[in-house]
Amino acid sequence: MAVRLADVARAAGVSVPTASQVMNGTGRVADETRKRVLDVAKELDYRPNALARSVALGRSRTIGVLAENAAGAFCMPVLIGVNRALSSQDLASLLFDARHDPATRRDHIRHMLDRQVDGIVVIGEGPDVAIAALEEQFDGPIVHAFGPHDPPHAVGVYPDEFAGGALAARELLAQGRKRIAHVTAGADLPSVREREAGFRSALDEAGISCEVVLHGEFTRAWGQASAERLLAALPDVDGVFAGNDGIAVGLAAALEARGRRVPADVAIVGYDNVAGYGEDTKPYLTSVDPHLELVGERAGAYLLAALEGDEGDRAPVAPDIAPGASTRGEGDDRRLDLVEALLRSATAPPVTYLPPAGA
Amino acid sequence: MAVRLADVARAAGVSVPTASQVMNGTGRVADETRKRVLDVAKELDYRPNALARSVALGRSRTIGVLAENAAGAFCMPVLIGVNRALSSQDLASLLFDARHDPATRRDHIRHMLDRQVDGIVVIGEGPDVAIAALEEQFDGPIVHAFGPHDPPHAVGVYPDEFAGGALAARELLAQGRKRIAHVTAGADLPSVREREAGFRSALDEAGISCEVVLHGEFTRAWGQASAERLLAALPDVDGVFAGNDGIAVGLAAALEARGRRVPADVAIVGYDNVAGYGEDTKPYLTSVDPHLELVGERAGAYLLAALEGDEGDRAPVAPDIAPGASTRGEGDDRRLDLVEALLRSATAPPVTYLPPAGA
DNA sequence: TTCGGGTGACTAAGCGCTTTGGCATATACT
DNA sequence: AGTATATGCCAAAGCGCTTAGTCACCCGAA
Repeated sequence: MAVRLADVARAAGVSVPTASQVMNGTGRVADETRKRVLDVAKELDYRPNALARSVALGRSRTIGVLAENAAGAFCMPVLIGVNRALSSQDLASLLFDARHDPATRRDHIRHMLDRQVDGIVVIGEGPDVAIAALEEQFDGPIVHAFGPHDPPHAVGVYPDEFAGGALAARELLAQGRKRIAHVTAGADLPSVREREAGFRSALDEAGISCEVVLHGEFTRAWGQASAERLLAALPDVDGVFAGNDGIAVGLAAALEARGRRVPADVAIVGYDNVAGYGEDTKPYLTSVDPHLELVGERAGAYLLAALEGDEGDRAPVAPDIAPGASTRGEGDDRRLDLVEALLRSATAPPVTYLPPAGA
Repeated sequence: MAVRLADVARAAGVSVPTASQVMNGTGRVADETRKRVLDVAKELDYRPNALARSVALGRSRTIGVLAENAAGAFCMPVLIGVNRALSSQDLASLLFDARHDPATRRDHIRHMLDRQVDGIVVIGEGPDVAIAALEEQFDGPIVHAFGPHDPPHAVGVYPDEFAGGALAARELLAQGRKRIAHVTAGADLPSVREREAGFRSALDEAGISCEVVLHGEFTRAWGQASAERLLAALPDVDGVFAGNDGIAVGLAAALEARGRRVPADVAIVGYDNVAGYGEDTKPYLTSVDPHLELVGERAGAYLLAALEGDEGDRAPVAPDIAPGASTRGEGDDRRLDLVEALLRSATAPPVTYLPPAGA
């Protein structure tokens, strides 16, 4: 039913190996013959059998994507980026979702290896032991997208958290804020430490210090709860860098509830820009956008390079600031406007990621 | 390096075909021999070469997933469901993102076919012509998840929009609402018509009619804009079924801005339950949850059945109601509480989908 | 004792492609 | 004319697995 290479060869009056060499551009083939074979191939709409090719070559032209938790907000953009990079080279990706479950993860890793993937992208902060185990079994390239900054074995591709923290600082400084705090998650997380370091560094350059840092977790609940402590520690706070958007929103609500206006009294910068994508032309929250699609694309590109034996680009991905009303609002005190703005960013199509500029 | 079937056969003192038959449970093999081969296989940790197997069998044990727009909020849950169904049978999926672009879609379809996928899942409301074209080139099973209700060729698996509309109606009725309206997108969309039909049908049963229906688009902007018209047409409206969560939130904000309290004065039900997942224990918006992961799982299961030659389950996926404050709130008028509640559901980790009950 | 039937394994062939090595023919040179 | 060198193509072998067909053997029945 499907057209085989043998069909092309026969129709072109050559042997199968010759046709194969033409298709791959290898071997010595007369120009005239080459052209004839190519013409016939096009004529018959020959499509090589990728599976058989893989077996002969020992390469499947497939890479495995192991997501620690595909349902998380950070997986899809990375995945899209990876796929974009791969599709340029006719590679494809198999997605496996570990769902934070060690047994599932183990099964999926086995499955990936059975399918002879040429490379692996790990998305998410899976336990390092899992990666180490993977590395032992798999001898192809492994890229840990978005994972620990210094993976024990695999190569990491991740957003530049330090630069992101610095961006947040500069945003607050640009609005003239001087009494500055940072509300974030636990300092055991590398990303938390990096963001804080970048934040402090940029503030230092301006001769301003971060007076209060509160560590909790990446939830709205913690953002809300932190307000009380924040105001106790720094009553005249006028700028806050929140460790992620959830904290930012929880904090904004709690501050509003306590009579502080955002941004008039307190400017707030979030992180991840998770709600700001898509159709929204007037987002509430100013947020650092880590460009996760780019992280994915870079991870894919790195893998492609590694498969060619080259050394890929390992530079962290530079973030951007996504401006919103929480730092650049008009500062009027009409609460209803705030409610509207908040509502407007409330149920953004959650993962409608913008294509990268120029796409 | 890797263990081949030949290695197992040699170690077990049998020929390769015999070992193959043991592995597949086919042919006639003495129990004693069978056990010996299996023992050796386990001993050597034999992993069959899936690629070679695929070539010999003519089946790749891979299915292609063609997403019309992977970045959309509806893709990931479906994808996760599909993968869950597939992984139970050691199938895997290749993801391709058409990004609404016909050329990209065409390339991806070619690529999928070249890779000999055994079946295809289409996610999203891609143009029917594309599906028709696909069907012409591909003779395996095709499931159109979440697409048109009556695909021209492929089999459709989709959420039960009619039932969803009915659920919304019953939620409003249960709260004693009587002056009821529906704000939704354009009636050219099948899902819009279905939801409306289900909504009206359930209202009719209770002897109540839907007095106003406003058609626009699935955006917060339309939700906001619709408030004016809604109040003009039905000043004493006390219950609204919004076509999706975006409309619901925009409408809620606009109503609040005009002095109507939600839910005290007007109860609002959304659709998609896009923000209600995850950690939030006290969501703002009551919303119909279409259970998209289940749609995906059903699509995957249907494909599995089709590959076995069976007829799969084609019943639409039943939705649920996800209760929130917008219909069941305490109804006090402390605006700050509302702000907090809204904020709390404002930037939920956008696509943290709950695993289905029992998982 | 011989023949039929069942059992358990094997040999051979095939899937569609790639790579290696060798053999003609054509060209260049002494 | 005779040898070296290039050139273009193909036959053979291999990838790892599966399926079809074959054959030797042992049993019980005649």
